[in-house]
Amino acid sequence: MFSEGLILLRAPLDVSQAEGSHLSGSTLRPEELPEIRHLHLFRDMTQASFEALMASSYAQNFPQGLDIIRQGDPADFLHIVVEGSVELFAQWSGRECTMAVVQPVSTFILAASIRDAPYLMSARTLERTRIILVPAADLRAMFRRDTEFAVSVITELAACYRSVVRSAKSLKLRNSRERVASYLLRQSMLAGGATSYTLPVEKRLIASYLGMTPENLSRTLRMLEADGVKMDGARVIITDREKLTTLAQPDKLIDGPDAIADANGSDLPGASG
Amino acid sequence: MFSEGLILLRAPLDVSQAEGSHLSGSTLRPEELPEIRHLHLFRDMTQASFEALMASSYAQNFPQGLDIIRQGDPADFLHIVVEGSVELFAQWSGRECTMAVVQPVSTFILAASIRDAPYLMSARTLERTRIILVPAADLRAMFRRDTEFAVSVITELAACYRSVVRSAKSLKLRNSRERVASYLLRQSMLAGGATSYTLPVEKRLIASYLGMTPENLSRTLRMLEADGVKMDGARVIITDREKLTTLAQPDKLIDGPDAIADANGSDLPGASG
DNA sequence: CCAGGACTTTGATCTCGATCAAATTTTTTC
DNA sequence: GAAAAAATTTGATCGAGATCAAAGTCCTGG
Repeated sequence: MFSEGLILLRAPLDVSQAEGSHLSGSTLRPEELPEIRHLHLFRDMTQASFEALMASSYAQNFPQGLDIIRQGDPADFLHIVVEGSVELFAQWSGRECTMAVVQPVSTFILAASIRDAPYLMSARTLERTRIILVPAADLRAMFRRDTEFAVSVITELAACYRSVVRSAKSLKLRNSRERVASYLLRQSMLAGGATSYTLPVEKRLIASYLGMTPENLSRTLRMLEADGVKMDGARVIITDREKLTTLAQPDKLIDGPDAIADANGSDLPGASG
Repeated sequence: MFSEGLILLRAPLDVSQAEGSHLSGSTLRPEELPEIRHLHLFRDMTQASFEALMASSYAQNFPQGLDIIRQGDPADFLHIVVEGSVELFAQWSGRECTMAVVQPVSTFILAASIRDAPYLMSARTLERTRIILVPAADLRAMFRRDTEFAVSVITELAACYRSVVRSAKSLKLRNSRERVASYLLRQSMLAGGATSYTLPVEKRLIASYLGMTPENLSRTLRMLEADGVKMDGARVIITDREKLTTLAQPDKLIDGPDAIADANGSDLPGASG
């Protein structure tokens, strides 16, 4: 269950770990600035503030399967995924579990970088991934100077907090069948209420995120064929939404719609750090 | 397991539910202002801001066992417990679980009141409890005017977020024996590293917080006698700290010291809302 | 296009923790 | 201070989900 052979990386600054022949701690591409600017976190700050923040930031490209953050390390940067995807996971006593998967364009480990505290979660790339690194010190200086940015940070952190609480509620109040069923419905909603869609990440990650083993997820998905879902590989086909809904009992206070709106770019929500 | 006969209370404003012959939506006592002022959240704001916020706030006294917040209701107030204690719990499909117990002096449901969103958790008094209600609208107006307060809110929310993440990590990575053992050690640290201390809340609440049944907690505590803890009612006696530590494998990134410093007044940490 | 590795599925078995039931202790109430 | 209610403990049993093992499938890199 635990991937071994971890390539250790003290801090993202350690450019030697990044890929490519060109030195990868590089400047941002002009086309990615607007995407970042559109994030809730950066949307309301002044243009000057935004530009200042971006000026002190830089991009890095990482190959697949690279550990980019090790839990316990000092949080020196806010991370923004602009390409690829990142798994946030927690480790303890030789065990590990997936806490979230972050997809473009969204930020992660905001909380740690704001508190100038050690990361609580580790992170690894799931594919070739490009990340913007915003120095935590600049971030902290900025929300003291730009009130609208401070408000955005407050709003974002509150949303992240609520997202983890939702996730904790689901873990504590639902059994695994119910968690799977409601996860499938939630993803359907994210896909615009689609009756058929493809799982956004590997099943092993979904299993770990939902607090179960891959074997158990596999069996549960099979069992759910009696309750209105059919799987075809990574494809989900909802054959009887009403039946599935009866089983999952989706709850606004656990499954959204807030949770969906909040989880901007995060498949397994709650990526504040 | 589920307390029935809930007295429903739409909002804390509904004074009719509060106790006492004197109308309980009353002004604050002078002696409680300094205690509130000392909270991290209010420590750094200007005196003027603090006074303005307190001027629009009011106190209410609740009897034991009263539901003061129902999850899903609009979050109109930040709550501050100044006397007694409050259980935060979550409900779904007829089940419920304890998310935190808040004790004086500390705030709860900060996140919900800031987002102007529905409460994700319910709250009930565990004893006779006095609560200060700070209107959420005033709160939101205030951090736009007082930068230091905004910074405090940011810092507080980040701490709350991290606190829930810690709790989620513990739930997902540890089995129940490990959760109990590390809980006991954490409480010992909160008691200044004491070898003997009294559990701060009832065992059924600890059980629910730790994601297990009271029966299982009882049995686990009994089993732990072989691992360096002895129980005498609600009294914990650590007979072999080393042995217990070996079992619990306490981790800075789950059990503190941050987690302890953060959980100011909250026995089962993570009381942002 | 083939080989190797990772992911997924299926089957068999086991175990941790839940559930049910009842006794006992503690706390509250009248 | 006795009766009642709540909390805790203990015992017996059950079952959801984990673990172990192996086969099958998908993906990837040479």
